[in-house]
Amino acid sequence: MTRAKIKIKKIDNITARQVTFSKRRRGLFKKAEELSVLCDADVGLIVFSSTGKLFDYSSSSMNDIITKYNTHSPGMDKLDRPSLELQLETTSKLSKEIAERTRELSWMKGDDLQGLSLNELQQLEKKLESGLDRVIEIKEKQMMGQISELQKKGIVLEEENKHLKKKLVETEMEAMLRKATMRFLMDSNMGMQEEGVSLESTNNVSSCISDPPVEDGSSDTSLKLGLPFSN
Amino acid sequence: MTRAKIKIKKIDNITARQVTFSKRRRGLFKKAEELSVLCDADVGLIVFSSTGKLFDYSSSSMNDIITKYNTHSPGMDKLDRPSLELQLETTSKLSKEIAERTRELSWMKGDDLQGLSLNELQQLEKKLESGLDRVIEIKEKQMMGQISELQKKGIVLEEENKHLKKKLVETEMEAMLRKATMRFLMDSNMGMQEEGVSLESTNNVSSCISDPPVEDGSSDTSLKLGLPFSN
DNA sequence: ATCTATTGATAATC
DNA sequence: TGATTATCAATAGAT
Repeated sequence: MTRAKIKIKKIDNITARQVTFSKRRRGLFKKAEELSVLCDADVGLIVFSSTGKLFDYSSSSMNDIITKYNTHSPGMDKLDRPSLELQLETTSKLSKEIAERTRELSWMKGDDLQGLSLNELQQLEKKLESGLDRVIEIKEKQMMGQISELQKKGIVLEEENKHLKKKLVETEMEAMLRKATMRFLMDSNMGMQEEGVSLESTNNVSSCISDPPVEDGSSDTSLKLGLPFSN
Repeated sequence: MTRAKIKIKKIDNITARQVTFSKRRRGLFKKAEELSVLCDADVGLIVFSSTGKLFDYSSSSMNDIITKYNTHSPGMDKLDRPSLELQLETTSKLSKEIAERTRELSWMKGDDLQGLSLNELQQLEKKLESGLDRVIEIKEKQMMGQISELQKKGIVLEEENKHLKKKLVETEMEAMLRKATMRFLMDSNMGMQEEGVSLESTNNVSSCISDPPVEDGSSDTSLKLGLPFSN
């Protein structure tokens, strides 16, 4: 290269990449031809640009080169087309393998057992038994896993339930307490006007844990301060 | 080039040609790769030396490139390609099928079950159970067959045995009878000369079934006529 | 193989 | 694209 050494990595700038592609492609093709001429080599070169355009060069016939390539790369070549034969051979081998496995699968499913010897049947039975044992083992492990998971979830849910129930009771209690207190205060107010206090309602307050101190002196100001316990 | 400009024509000197081939081939392949990397191009390069040796480079897969080349190529060249591609496709399909069956076989043997769902495990278990049942069924049928066959053979053999025993007894009887007859005849002869018969020796006839006739001085003809019941 | 004088290829720029 | 040019890369010939 020239002017500057460059790193061999994809050129980001699209225009620059296209320019370089054109230049280098021409250079590459030229060298390909030179090699084929100078050294009596058979050269085939195929290039697809990043945009999908095709450029190719071949010193003889591209088809011949490709055919020779296919002939050459797998294994031995006869004269005509060994690659095709090789493929056919491969195919037949694979087909045989499939047939084998299919047969074994049939056997394991209990089909086509007529031709088997007693010995083969014994072995098959043993294989099936061990397979079945393994399957059952794994299955039960999974079941146990699911069960314990569900149990854990159940415990969590029960806990949550308990908690919610408790909260519900507390909330109800507070509602009752608030009502009772209100009634009591209302009664106190009434008493101021009517001279008469009934203390029955006080008995309803069975659990006044967080009760604020009951101001008895009863000025309006203190009443307002005592009410806010809806927390 | 260097040191001297050269004409692009076949190099006559074989050694020089081979040297140049090595050098330029490496250069060409390097440039091919550089082009593919720098310009994001798909490049396939096939080179046969004059001695027939194959050298190739492809930025991706040579098969893909050749396939794409044939697709782009205007003229049809279905000489070798279609069947080969088809073969490759077939091969991959077959391989997949093999993989599938191998997996199923593994499962039935109880291997690699970790990824299966509980449902799949249930089905597998069912399959194995039914397979096992069938195998056992067939096996027992075969066993029963063998047993009855053996029983039949046994009966036949016993029959034969009985027959043979019977024959043996008969044969012994005949032997005894023959001996006794012989002795009687001999005694008759002796009596003519010596006047006296001892019957003691008759007791010795325990093991003289196939004894050859004891040729005595007496009339050979009559003896031979009396013998023939060894059939 | 290795070296090196030279030519060839090409990156940057216009 | 095309032309120019300063550099770097490739390599012919020799060892």
